[in-house]
Amino acid sequence: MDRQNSSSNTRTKILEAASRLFYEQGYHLTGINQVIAEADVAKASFYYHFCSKEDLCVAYLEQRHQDWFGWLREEVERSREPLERLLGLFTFLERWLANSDFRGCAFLNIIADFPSSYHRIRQLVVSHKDALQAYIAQLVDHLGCSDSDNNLSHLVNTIYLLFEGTICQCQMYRTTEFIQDTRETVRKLIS
Amino acid sequence: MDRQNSSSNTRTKILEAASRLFYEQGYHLTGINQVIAEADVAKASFYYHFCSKEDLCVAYLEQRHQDWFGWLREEVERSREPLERLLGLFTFLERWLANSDFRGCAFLNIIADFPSSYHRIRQLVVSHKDALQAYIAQLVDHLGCSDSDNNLSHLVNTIYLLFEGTICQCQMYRTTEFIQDTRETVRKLIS
DNA sequence: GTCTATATGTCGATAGAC
DNA sequence: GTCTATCGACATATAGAC
Repeated sequence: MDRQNSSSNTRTKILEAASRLFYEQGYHLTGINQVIAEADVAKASFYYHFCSKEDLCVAYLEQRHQDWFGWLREEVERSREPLERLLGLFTFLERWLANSDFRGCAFLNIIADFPSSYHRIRQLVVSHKDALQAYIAQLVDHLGCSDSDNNLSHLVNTIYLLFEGTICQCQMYRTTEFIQDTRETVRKLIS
Repeated sequence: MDRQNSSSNTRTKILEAASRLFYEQGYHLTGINQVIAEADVAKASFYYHFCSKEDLCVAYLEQRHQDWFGWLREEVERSREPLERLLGLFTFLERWLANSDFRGCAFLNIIADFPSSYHRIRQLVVSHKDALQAYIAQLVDHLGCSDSDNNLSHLVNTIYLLFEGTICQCQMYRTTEFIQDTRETVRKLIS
């Protein structure tokens, strides 16, 4: 246990610095030199724990997926009422986007930073968004609507698109003021 | 006239190469060396026409704005029927995204490539999206709905979010198969 | 496992010839 | 206006001491 904590301390410092920098500045603008400087480790220590910069990027996205879903669930599941939970998606966006300086979605951002041919990176992004859609579908299911399955899957897709669109909108305009209206739009869609 | 064409030929070649590369690969992954190689000009010729790489980026976004809106209007205004025009927004997305190898929106992508502090770049993106929302508002106005102004502006915003969300979705999943359903969702929103 | 020092390449940008 | 040659800085990655 002690040995594990000790040996992973450097790795953790690197991953934390990289996560912050990749998210705030983008992948290609962030150099390895800056990562190791802010993590306060030596360059060779970095290459001991990660075999390349792209490898670090994969680790960053995997951890980000876990962290972000934790934040999302924490906000949504504050309420036990199904409708409030669904609308909680947008309350989450308000808090998360404002608290992250409107840098938007780490996964959408990373897609823009690589050409389409980087399949390994894009697969991680797709998995993340699959999970998001599945989570929205679960929230919609719990509403107990009497609509047909077909209508429900349309509804899930619509809410998902509004969710993604909101992230982009807030990232560009650097404000969350639009979200109130969007939450009301979703409320109307359901009834 | 001849002199102008001749003197701007190099500039045009550079801008065309840069537009393609910035869009396909992202800004930071694309080096000046690659741009001048594919434009088949000398490096000093590049710095004669543009004072920096960032300056080239601005020229790229300004031309892209003109080009893209031209494509959008051309598709939307094929019909003279107001509802068909509005739905034409999504027909446009189907064709454009598939024809551009699902690289998505040049403006959303460039935002991801720069830290939030690059105000000059972000302002160009905001102007572009303002214009898009104004165009959607115009299409919605022409429907001649009897709704209140407040409801209409909510509708414009909802369609805009669905539009942006669709771009992101198609970029990630590299398919336009979701768009048919989204167009039907918009049709229902109006009636 | 972590360090310093270094290898090798490419970056954005410039000087000066023509 | 376009060219070749080159600058200094920084990129990713590695070697070898401790």
